[in-house]
Amino acid sequence: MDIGQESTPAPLLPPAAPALLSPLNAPFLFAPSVPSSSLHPPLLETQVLPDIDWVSLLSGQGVLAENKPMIDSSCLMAENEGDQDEKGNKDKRKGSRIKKTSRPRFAFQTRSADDILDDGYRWRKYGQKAVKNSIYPRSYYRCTHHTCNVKKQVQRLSKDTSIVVTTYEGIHNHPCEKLMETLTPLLKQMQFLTRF
DNA sequence: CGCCTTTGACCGGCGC
DNA sequence: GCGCCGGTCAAAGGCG
Repeated sequence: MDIGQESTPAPLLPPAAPALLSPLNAPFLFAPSVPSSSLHPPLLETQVLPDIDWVSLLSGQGVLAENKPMIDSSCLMAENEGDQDEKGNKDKRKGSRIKKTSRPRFAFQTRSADDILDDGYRWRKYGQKAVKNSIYPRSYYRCTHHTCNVKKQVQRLSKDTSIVVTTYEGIHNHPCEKLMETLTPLLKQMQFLTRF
């Protein structure tokens, strides 16, 4: 089962996580793109749980408690997903599920008291659903950038209530706002200093 | 006023 | 065909 990662360029996402824990290959590490102070310490701690079916999670199949396949309708997107506008009506919603395309999906878990970790991007919550075999609901977020179609799901583990599983779907096509905010004055200062 | 969350309704896929 | 389930929409309301 292909999670789409192999056929795509080096992903920028998720920028937030201190480390991405790939279940398939060697752990895919990436540097935090936001200052550590803007994350959610002191409880933030990324780790792998042995009882997570990561392969299923990343390939859009059932996640935690059962092996039963799960439909990943979020992967049923039009091919030019990046160009879709967001003002769809119900008819358009039907039309947007024409074709299955594989999108890069990344999942990681954090030990945190907060469900939402600040990854530097702006997200709009568009849904929340109670899921089977979990006492906690799953929340659905979409990147608020108008040209960006990245989504993420956030769910707290019922087995270990201190752990939050975050699944990113897609790749941001714009820079991280908070990162730019942080780096811009730094870059300006560097430019100033290098003039001498 | 703009942006966000909440929440019930709706949709499509799957299993029986 | 029907029911279940996960995912999405969009109206309504809250907040700064």
